[in-house]
Amino acid sequence: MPRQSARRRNGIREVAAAAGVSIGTVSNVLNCPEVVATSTRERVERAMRELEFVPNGVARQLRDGRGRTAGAIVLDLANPFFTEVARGIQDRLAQADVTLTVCSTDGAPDREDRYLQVLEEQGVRGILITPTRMRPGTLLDIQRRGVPVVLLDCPSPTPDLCSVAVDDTLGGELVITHLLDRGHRRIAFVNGPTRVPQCAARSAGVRRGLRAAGLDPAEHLTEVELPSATAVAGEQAVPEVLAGPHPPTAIICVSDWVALGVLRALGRRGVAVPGEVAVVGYDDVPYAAELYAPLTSVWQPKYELGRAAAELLLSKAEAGHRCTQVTFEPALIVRESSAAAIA
Amino acid sequence: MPRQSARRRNGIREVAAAAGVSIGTVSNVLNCPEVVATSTRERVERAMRELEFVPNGVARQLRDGRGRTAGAIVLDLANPFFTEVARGIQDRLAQADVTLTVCSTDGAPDREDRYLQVLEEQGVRGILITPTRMRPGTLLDIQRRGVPVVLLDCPSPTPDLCSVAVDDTLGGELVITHLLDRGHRRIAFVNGPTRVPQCAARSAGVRRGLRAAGLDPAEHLTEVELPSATAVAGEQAVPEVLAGPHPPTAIICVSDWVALGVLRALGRRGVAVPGEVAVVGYDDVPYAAELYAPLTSVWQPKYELGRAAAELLLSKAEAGHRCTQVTFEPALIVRESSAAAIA
DNA sequence: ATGAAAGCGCTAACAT
DNA sequence: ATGTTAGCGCTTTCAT
Repeated sequence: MPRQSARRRNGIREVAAAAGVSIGTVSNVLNCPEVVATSTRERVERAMRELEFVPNGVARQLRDGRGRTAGAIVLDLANPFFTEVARGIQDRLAQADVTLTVCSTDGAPDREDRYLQVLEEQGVRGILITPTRMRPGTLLDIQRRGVPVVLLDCPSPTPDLCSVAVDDTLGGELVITHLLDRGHRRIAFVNGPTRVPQCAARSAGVRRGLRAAGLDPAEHLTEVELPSATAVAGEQAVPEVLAGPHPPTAIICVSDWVALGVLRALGRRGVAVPGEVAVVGYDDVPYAAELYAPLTSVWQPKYELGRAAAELLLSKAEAGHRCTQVTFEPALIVRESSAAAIA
Repeated sequence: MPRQSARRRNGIREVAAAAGVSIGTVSNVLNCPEVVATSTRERVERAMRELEFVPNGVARQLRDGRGRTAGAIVLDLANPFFTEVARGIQDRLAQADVTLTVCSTDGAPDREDRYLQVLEEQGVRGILITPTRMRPGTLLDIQRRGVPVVLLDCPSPTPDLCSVAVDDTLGGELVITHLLDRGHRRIAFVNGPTRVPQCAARSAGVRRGLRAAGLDPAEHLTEVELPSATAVAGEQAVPEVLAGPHPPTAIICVSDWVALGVLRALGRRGVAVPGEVAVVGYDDVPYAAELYAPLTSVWQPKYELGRAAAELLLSKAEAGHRCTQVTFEPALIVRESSAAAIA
């Protein structure tokens, strides 16, 4: 057992020497074994085992350019929504033997920029991104330089970018229409940064639904903008939401993740849901139905969203320039947190 | 609109030519700008901008060996527990400008092996791993070849591996002791694969607690082993758990993630929690307190666990061989799902 | 079937 | 202060 802690890793060079062949032959054993004579091949393979040879993926990538890693830039990996999307991505990529580097921006544009830069430098196979703002310039630049970019959970504002999205405007409209149906007329919307495309689209959908019902958003809707769409932020927003002489009878949350925080704060203050206030979330995360107030929410095909995005990334890396925009449909799932009609 | 899709990326070579300097100078501008004359530097920087120069991280890594990516191999990224751990890791790594590649094994040893191989080939800066089984051999090999390995949420069975863990045996004991206190004597344990260290340790703790109370585990405990510790698996296990002439009065779940599935199935079958059966989880995930049956659970310092692991990884990569084993203490949080004593 | 040699883009030592 | 050059480990022609 050779004690060799700090020894440099063995490369094909050492393997070649040990097997008494040239490095070219070792390379062939690695990449096209069928072209090497059986006896030679076995000798080389034995040498590899003995020297604990581990191929250097970095050198390989430098040679032929193609990375074996893709990057995903999301808003918040701790949000159960993204977590499920990430599983969809991972599973599809794994089939192509590609691993996934995940980065959370928390909605901050400067962190987004830094991650984009790092990933491009790292030579990733492609980038999946839920952007923190609508500014495709940087993304188009990156793509022009040869790194496929796919917008994740966000419709592309240009035909030159692939995207996989769910119709958020429709989702917002489904929610508000449901609440209006149930008689609500003073409604709060706890939103994330409106700079973030999803947040903007859901807000737009809510307003569209209001106007479609002949109601003035300015009169019936109060929107609160969180610094980032997290449970903690949602929790902290509740006092503000409930303040004033005419508190809302319903609260729409931009995500179930935010809704969780809202429900927590509501519970702590002893505000009954849905008795005193109705609550609606968005995403239909796994625990939505098991909460003390089973949460009305907008379902989205999360896992499929991830798979589809990975699919596009992979096919784009292969085939070249085809740009596809995929859109899924959301669906409202009514549960007790908002089921009852009010006076 | 320059149509130049497939153009090769510009490297320091092109920049040098455009700025009329040598590639060495360009490299200096990149790595020690202060050594370059101001006017030259500005000329080079302008050329970089004009040519949209993006440094090639792969080439750089090949040169000096150090990767800018770390790998984390976890059981299931969709489990909210890991998700929070992952955020802790990411945040610490980001300070050192290192990104994180996340891999989910779903508890399958063969997937673990493949990911280990891929990460090592990729030249990662280090590997954080929640192993699917207790077999440190492979990990020690990898570490000997120069890649730091840190066990994540798992105590090291050898002094040669760094680890960050929470005392799972104690956690299991806290849970069972609490239930015995409340009068429970027929208890089910819905566990994950016992091959997985955490699952084994929690089970051991439960049994230890039973024996400490002078009770025979064989008589009072029924353990069900899930193929993997997920909500769906937990949901499917409920019929089996409830079968037989003497169903349990309490169900311990190996994680809140599993508990969620169990609660869902229980709710669907109309079994009241905690009325007919008490339920205890493990991890104290964010939604635990807001469930329809606020869930008794074992709290763990998830985010800190991740940070500490990343810290070790980073310091090991720098300093060399110091091996540290960090252990955190769990804490039982009693909520309604198991608060009441039974007849 | 196998070997020799030219880079991939960059850094760092050394030379000027 | 700037230029020159030798690799990092591998794949891939092109010879033999």
